[in-house]
Amino acid sequence: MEFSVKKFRERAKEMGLKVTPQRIAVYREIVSRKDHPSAEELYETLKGKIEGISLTTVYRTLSSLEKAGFVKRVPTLKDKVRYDARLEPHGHFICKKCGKIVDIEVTLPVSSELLRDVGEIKECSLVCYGICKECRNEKA
Amino acid sequence: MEFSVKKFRERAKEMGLKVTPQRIAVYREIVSRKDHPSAEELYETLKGKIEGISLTTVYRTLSSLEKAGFVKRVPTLKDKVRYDARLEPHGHFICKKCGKIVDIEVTLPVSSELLRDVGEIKECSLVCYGICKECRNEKA
DNA sequence: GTGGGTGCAAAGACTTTGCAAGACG
DNA sequence: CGTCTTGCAAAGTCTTTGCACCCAC
Repeated sequence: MEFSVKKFRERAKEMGLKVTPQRIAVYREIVSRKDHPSAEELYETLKGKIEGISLTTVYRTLSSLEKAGFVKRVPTLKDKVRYDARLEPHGHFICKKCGKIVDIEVTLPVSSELLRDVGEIKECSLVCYGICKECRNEKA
Repeated sequence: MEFSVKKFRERAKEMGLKVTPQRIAVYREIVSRKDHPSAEELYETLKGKIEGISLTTVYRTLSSLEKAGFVKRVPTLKDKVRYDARLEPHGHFICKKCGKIVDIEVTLPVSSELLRDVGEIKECSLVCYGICKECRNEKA
């Protein structure tokens, strides 16, 4: 995915979000990674590169980015909260052994009247669990 | 869903799981409820009815039931871990406002060769987020 | 300049674990 | 009877919050 500071500034302005080096760094990192990092993982990556970044700021930044619609949470069975910068509906495969989460390209069976019965659907995603190729090979 | 102590005893025996009043009570409760209770919620319900039940036991029981294949975790955006006694693949709708989780009957677009690329799929579920009817009416 | 953002430390929510006592098979 | 389970309390993990200082606008 592409990251542009200019676009980030524009969208942030629309949402009334101040642009700080920390916010740019966190968002840029999520966008550029294909995995779906948690706050802790983002902090570990950024603490060397960015002068002023704390774990607290990462948590607060993620919360702001989520409220402003820049990122979404990824459904998991638990552990920590993970974030995704891809906003279009898509699926995730979660390895039960190593915890890795990779995207799956599927068209979701949503928007039937069945769903309308339930309430107003804002987002949908398919979640699959199993053992990834790497972990399966390891076992053998 | 139906609950039978006899069947529970049989399956538990197969899995090498001892049958205790606490385990019967926790499993019976999950099976009989249509929501997808967390450990805390189960404990709150059971502590009045069952003599010897602690929150710790509920946690440990859920872990045992999960390992033995009696229940599954429900994918969520976070909060606490929730459990489901329905084992067949199905979808969930999660209300972002009140946190309620209800089942959705859908056929999932799984088992394409697309998924096989990723690894071995054990389970799949569709997760939808939004605002449930009750919460939407409340707002109005 | 001023309101929002940041860092640190402390608190909070949820879950797991150690150990002694008790129950299932 | 031996082994697995329970309960209590304590520890552990992930996340949020209070407060003083600082920066983007």
